[in-house]
Amino acid sequence: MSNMDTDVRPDITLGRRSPMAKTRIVVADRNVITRVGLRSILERNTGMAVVAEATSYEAALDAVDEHGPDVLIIDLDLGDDTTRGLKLCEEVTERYPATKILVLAQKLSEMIVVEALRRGVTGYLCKDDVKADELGKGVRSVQDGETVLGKGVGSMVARGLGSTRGAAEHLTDRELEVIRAVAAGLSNKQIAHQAFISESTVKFHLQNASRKLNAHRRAEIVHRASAAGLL
Amino acid sequence: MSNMDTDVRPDITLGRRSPMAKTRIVVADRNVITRVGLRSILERNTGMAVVAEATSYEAALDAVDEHGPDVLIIDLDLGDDTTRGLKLCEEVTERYPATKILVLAQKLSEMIVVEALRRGVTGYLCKDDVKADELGKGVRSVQDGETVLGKGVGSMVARGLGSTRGAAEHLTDRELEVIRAVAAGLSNKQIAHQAFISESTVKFHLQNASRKLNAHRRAEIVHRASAAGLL
DNA sequence: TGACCCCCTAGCCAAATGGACAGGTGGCGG
DNA sequence: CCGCCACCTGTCCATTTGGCTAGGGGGTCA
Repeated sequence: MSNMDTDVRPDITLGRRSPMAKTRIVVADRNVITRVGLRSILERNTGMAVVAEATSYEAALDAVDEHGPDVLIIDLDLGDDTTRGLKLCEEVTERYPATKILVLAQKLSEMIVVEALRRGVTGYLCKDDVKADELGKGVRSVQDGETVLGKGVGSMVARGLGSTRGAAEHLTDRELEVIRAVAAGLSNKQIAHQAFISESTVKFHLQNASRKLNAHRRAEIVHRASAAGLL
Repeated sequence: MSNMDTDVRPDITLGRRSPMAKTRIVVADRNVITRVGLRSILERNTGMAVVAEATSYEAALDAVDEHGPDVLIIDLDLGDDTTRGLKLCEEVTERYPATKILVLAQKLSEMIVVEALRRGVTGYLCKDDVKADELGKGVRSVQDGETVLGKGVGSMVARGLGSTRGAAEHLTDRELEVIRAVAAGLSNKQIAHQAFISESTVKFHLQNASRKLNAHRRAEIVHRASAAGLL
């Protein structure tokens, strides 16, 4: 069934790139359709081979461990917490600097983009915007060490790195819990009761979350958290 | 005239298809990767053929017009307004009752699910949950007139049809405009100024939107609208 | 041990919001 | 023509919020 995982090619030597060497790619995406589509599109380029697929953060790291690919194509949203995707990028960048990371996001989130680039990601494309031929070109570019930013990503980076300087801190568990309650339409009093804390504390967490997300109203907090895939 | 397209098929009798007849499929999705992946997966089944792909509401309707497929596989979110996807379903159901619709959604939204089923959609799967072999089976099932609901969709329908009885009215342009402004963190005063209306009117629109979305706080409105893909 | 971070709490005040009333206008289709 | 609907406006009041200052307790790590 997963004949894809058995597609290891011992005839390909990695390490140095000769014109003959195939670009070895690992694809990490929870979505089967996307994985199959990516493999199909990428392997139209004769110089590329998808050597493994992963559907979870653990599996992705294992695959990189085992195959030491040239490029890791990943949708950061592999579970319920996008933050783990960012951690994964950090880890891969650190442990396997030769493996370039190309993020393939479902939707654009300024926070995620900026955070990903901070963690050594060298490419960021948006699934809905990317064209078939851009994928192959993108992979080649990141492999060559270039930074590839999809439509609309570039401007985000400019704004993100400029304004939110050094910020983009990530939310704590408690903050996220409160935000989720806010999204459900609860008042501070109700949240306080639900979480067994005082109303003051709820306000405190929301104030901190506001700062971190650069929002000023709870509706905006919910929007940003939602856009970042945190809900 | 259009029923000729279906009645003229002598190889289909009494719901039992001849082994010779291919299931003709139109795929509508803005995402290339998904389209390629779908085609690849579906055509592993020898009895299926993707006869056309579409990336917009207009193109999808045109494709159904031209090919009169057995099944239309569609991601309702083909543009900036999911509502148009619902309209499309309504239109296809009405004009081509022989063409079954299988929705392939990015994320689950109770509102969208319920609305889609009301409009004659016979299948609803979630991209991230569906397995490769379920796709073929799903297509076959909807073609046979069965209703196919993916993981978690069923319970939604039960709740949705039970509670929000007859409701789930759709938001007006103005309401959506106001909601988007709310999501951006603007106050009623700011929104009023931006939209050239009075603060009272902003509150009025929000009250109506609250009722329609079954929310009571602006943060909840934003959350639901966001979950429904309206932002 | 001290620095740092997360978590918790308090009070104050201006502003914003939610919810309810009670209307007026214009377009479109039966 | 009338009804329906989207759209617009107003007032009133209780409640919630945003934003601020000013703390304490407990954990981890250098």
